[in-house]
This record gives sequence, C-alpha cells and structure tokens, in this order.
Amino acid sequence: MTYSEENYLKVIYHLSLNNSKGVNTNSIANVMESKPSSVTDMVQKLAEKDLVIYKKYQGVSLTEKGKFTALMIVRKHRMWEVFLVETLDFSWDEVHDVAEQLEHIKSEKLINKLEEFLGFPTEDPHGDPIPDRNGKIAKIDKKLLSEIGVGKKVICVGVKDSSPPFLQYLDKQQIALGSAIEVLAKEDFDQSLSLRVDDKDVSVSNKIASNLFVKPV
Amino acid sequence: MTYSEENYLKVIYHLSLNNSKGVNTNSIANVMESKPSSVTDMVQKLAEKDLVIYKKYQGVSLTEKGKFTALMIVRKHRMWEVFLVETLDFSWDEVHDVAEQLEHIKSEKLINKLEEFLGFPTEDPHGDPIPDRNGKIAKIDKKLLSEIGVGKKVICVGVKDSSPPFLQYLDKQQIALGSAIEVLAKEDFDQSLSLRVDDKDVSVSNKIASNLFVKPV
DNA sequence: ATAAATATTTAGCCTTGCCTAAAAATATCT
DNA sequence: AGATATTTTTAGGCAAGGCTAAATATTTAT
Repeated sequence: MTYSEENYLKVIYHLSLNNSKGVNTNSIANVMESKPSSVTDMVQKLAEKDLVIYKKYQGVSLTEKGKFTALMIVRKHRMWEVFLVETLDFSWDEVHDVAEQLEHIKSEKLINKLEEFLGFPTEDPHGDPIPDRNGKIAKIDKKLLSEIGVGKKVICVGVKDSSPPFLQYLDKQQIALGSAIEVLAKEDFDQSLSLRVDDKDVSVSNKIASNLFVKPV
Repeated sequence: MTYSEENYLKVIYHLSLNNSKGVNTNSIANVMESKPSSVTDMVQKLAEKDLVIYKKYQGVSLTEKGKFTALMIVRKHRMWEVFLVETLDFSWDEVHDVAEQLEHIKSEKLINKLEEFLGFPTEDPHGDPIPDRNGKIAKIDKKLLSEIGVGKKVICVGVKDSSPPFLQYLDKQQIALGSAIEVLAKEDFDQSLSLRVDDKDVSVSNKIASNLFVKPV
C-alpha cells in the first residue's frame, strides 16, 4: 500500500460519509488538489486491488477491505493528533499537517502501544471519534449548535470545520471542547446567536454556529 | 527533499564515518540494497542540489549542507528510538524499522517538542549519540570491549552492531547498557573473554567483544 | 607495462503517479 | 426530444527512481 493509495482511500472514505451514493471523480480531485484524469487512473488501480468498487461514469465506493484500510488510517491520524496535543503540547490548530504524515507510518504495534500510552482515547482534539483496532467507531450523540433552540443548555463537543482560522477564532472567544453553552437569543435577521459560554457572553454568527457540535447537557 | 534523497544522504553520512576518502558507488548500493547504476543517477542529482560533492569515478562526499541534512535525519531516527523504548516500552531490538519511517517526518517543531518531552536525551537505546538541533554531537569516550586488558573494570555504553540477533543475544546474557563488566581472563587461542557482568560470570567470543562499546569505570 | 579483474558510468527501458488535450458519456435545459 | 453543458474517461507524455546490459575507467596482478 503506497502513501498515495492510502490518501485516496482516506479521501473516498470521508466523501462517502456525506454522499450515500458513489463518490464522483471530480470531488475526489478537488479534495486531493489533483485532476479528474489522475483520479480515474488511481481508482482503476484501487479497483484491481479490491479496495474500491468502480464502474465507469458511476462513481466509486469502498469495499469492506478498502473501508477497513481507510479506518485504520483515520485511526492513526486521530491518535497522533491526541499525542501531539496531550503529550507534546501542540495546540489544536497545529496538528493536522503533522498528523497527515504520521498517519502513514506502518506498524500495528506502534499505534496500539501509543493508544495504550494515551489511555485509549475515543476522540481526537477536534471531537472526532477514533476508530478502535477493529475499525469500530463509538457513535457520538451530537448536534450542530445552529439547530439548538433558545433557552437550551449544551456542551461543546466538537468542530465540523477544523481549519486553523476557525480554531483560532474559537480560542479567541474562549470556546473549547467541554465549554458549557447556553443559547440566550437567536436573531431572526441573520440567525446569529447570543450565547453564554461558561461565564462569558458571546455573540456568534450562524456560520460559526453551523460548525460547532454540541450535546444536550 | 524526497524520502529517497534523505536515505541516500543518511547512508553516505554513515559510510563517511569510516572511509576518510570519498564513499564509493558500490558500497552505497550494497547498503541500500540497490544497484550501482541507480546510485550514480541519484548521486548526480544530489550533486546538482549541492548536497554532495561528486566527481566521476572518484566517489562521493557530503557538503556542509548535505552533512547537516544527514545529521538532522540521524537526530530524528535516534530521538524516535528513545521515544519508542522509553515511552512506549519497545525493546531495543524492535525499534529500528519503525524509526526508519519516523525519521522522514518533516516538522522541526515536532522533533524539538519530542526532545523536550524526553528530557533532552544525548544517546539512543543502543548508545549512539543524538545530534542536537544544531547538528552537534557529544563525543562519547568509548572503546571496544575486545581492546580492554585483563583485570580492568568497565561499563557497557553501546553496541557497534545493532541487529536484532545480536541485541537478543545480549538480552539473553543479561548484558545491557550500564552493566558493570570486569574482564577476568582472555583466552589466547580464540581471544574469547571471561567476564563478570554485574554479578554473573559470562564467557563471550571475540566477535561479541568486538561489537560492544565500553568506557573505563 | 600490459593483461585481467573490478568498479563505475551510460544507454535504454520500466513503473508510479501525475499532467494536458481530446473524445465520449451523462446530465441539464428549453 | 434535441441541443448544450458538464463530467468522466482515454490517449499520450513527463519526472522520479529504479533496473539490466553494454561501454568505459581504474585497479590489480603478472
């Protein structure tokens, strides 16, 4: 399994979570910052190795084998993110690029020992679930903050967008995983929210609220 | 800098330590398990990038830039070995292959944070020195056990050969870094040694003694 | 000093993973 | 339904990094 094949499987996995149908060539190319023709090439190779199911013009989907492989890459990525934040004191907006590299290290023993050292974490620093060694993912009960009614109290449990600018914005507003959030008011005009976060009052746009996962308290 | 280029620089660095002259094509090919013609190709590319000095038929040597790059790879390799043994409980004969992968992770911040977490180690689990972030190596005063006279007391500080079979042999004989060794006798016939290791009496062949580094107590 | 042996380089080819441009299939719009 | 737009695939090519076989230097041995 090459570095490149692993990246394709990972991207196809992530795109499959939204699209219930086959993932199309174009969207893979967009995410990978490559060209549709390159995607066609690689997808045909992956199909020959029984990692994806592919019919011309019909999009791609993962086989069981392909899905498991993708899950093990996601597992490694998220586990390393925990390590970087918990053990090496990286901030949550700095870990992605390094984890993109570390996720390709091949050693089952390494990832399992790391998991043990970290105390069997079930979520990464952005609140995304970490697959266990069998590929099982603990389902997390979460909603978008934008869907929460006025007066409700919730706890912040994850981010949908984990780009550095968004994470840095949250840092600035002192919104973190675990923060207690109460929805004080919702503005009809632009769906912006007035919140009480821990002890502070904060106002956030609908776009922010649509990228924050929360769970009922 | 590609994965492959990094491996060439590392191999050239290690071979330079013995040969004071230029490193020859053949020996690089042997270590890399590739062919001399492939080495010629790559060495020409490295020369164009000012990482090595190369004249046809005259062997290769590292430039300052190439040497620093190689030292940073050695630094990462040995630092990760410490992490694997100290933090994740790998044994010293298991770490090499994983460290070969980890040494290519590109992030200065990562290696420096890791160094801090590990308490600024100066040697890896085999007693080899870890270059600091400027490429400086603490010189370690060490001799081969085979050169130590009868009656002398020394401490085991490193291994010359760090292949799993040799390391496992040492484990079996309970010889580890830090072990106190007294040379009780040397056999004229085959240069084998009678040792007292910590509290146990052990006999080792000259081949073993020629692969163990010790320092005077 | 020259012949034989060894080491190194060159030439030409292969695979991987990517690209552009052109062709073909599918989707959309009126 | 038919024309147009979009998406996808095919064809042909390129760079990296490797290979074998043949040519060329260098070293060693007589």
